[in-house]
Amino acid sequence: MPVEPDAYTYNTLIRGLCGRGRTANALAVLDDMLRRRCLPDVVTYTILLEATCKRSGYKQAMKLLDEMRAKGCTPDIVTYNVVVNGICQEGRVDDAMEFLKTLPSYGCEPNTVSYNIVLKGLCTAERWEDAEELMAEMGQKGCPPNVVTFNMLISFLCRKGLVEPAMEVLEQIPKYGCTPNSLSYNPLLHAFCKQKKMDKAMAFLELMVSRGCYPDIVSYNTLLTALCRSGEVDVAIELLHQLKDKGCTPVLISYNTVIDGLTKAGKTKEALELLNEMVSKGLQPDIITYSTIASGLCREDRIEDAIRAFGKVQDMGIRPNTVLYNAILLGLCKRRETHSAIDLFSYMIGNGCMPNESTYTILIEGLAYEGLIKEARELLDELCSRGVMRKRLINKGAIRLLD
DNA sequence: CTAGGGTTAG
Repeated sequence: MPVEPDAYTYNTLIRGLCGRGRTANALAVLDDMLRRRCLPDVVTYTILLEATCKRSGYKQAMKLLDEMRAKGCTPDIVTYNVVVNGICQEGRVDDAMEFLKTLPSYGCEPNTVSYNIVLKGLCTAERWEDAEELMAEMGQKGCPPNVVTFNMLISFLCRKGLVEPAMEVLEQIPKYGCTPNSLSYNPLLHAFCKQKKMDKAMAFLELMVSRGCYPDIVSYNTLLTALCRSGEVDVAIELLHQLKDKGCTPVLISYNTVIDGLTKAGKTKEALELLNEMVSKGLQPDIITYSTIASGLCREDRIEDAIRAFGKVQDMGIRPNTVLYNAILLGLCKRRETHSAIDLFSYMIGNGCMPNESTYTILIEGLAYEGLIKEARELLDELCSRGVMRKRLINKGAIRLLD
């Protein structure tokens, strides 16, 4: 006897389609459900509403919301929050707030998530006073801020360089009966690292531990990046290898970070060793790993090895991207193998990889240094007149050759 | 089924 799929099965299918950007197919499945009299539930519609907001905008989603009601399915607060989020993402925060006010007339009350969504919209618009006001209102409206509210504020403030205010928010968290977590601390840790205040970053790490919040892999990746950038690659390697003892497992990003640090410190051999180490630990290198390695090899004039890395990427079924092509193009040009560079450039275009401004800069400079001034000049003028690149990206030495 | 980390290449 054939078994009819139930709503849960359909929802899983629809979720998968929406996740892959195939909203149209997902909507077709909805029609299929209605035809088969397998009634879509509130979850079905909520998933579809989220995808519709992303693909066609919230106005289209509003129509689906009406259709949902017409089919006798009552939206819940999660459904409405998805729509509120859609409105905010189109930059219409005030409309989102108006929409929130209408919810009680549909028998639904906003919750803390609703306010957090609007708060995010206000922070995105840098409407700090409004954000503060809204936060004050939340408690009165029976939707007290939670740790997500505070974490969002901290992250936005840090991104704007407002580290002191962010620090104050962090200190406020316990007063609202909430417990800070790693998402509360990490943006601040990142801010200190960005300011190159490594001692402050380290002290802050101690602070979070002393307060019972253990750094997670994102905290450590932040530190690894900062250590590499401040020329302390050896310390980064040491930390990478101590992560296990600290209850953390290094991930792909951790290795990519340190591999990059090593190549930039001229330690390509150690970078390659680290690549082997990550593979032996069962971590699959990705396009970033190989681009990093390829740039490192090119920097040492080991183009053949870099091209081998390029081949490895293709063997793995990954399409080489612009960054990887640029690394090898630069290597070839530096070695005055401009013709090979142009061959590779044709191959790049043939394989549908879009060049960017760096690509053209590398090629024009390559042509200029090889004495092909006329060709370089023509390519530069052509690209500038088509608005694909700006002249000032060419370095002074090359400009002198061209003038 | 909804909200939170500007963790990695150029």
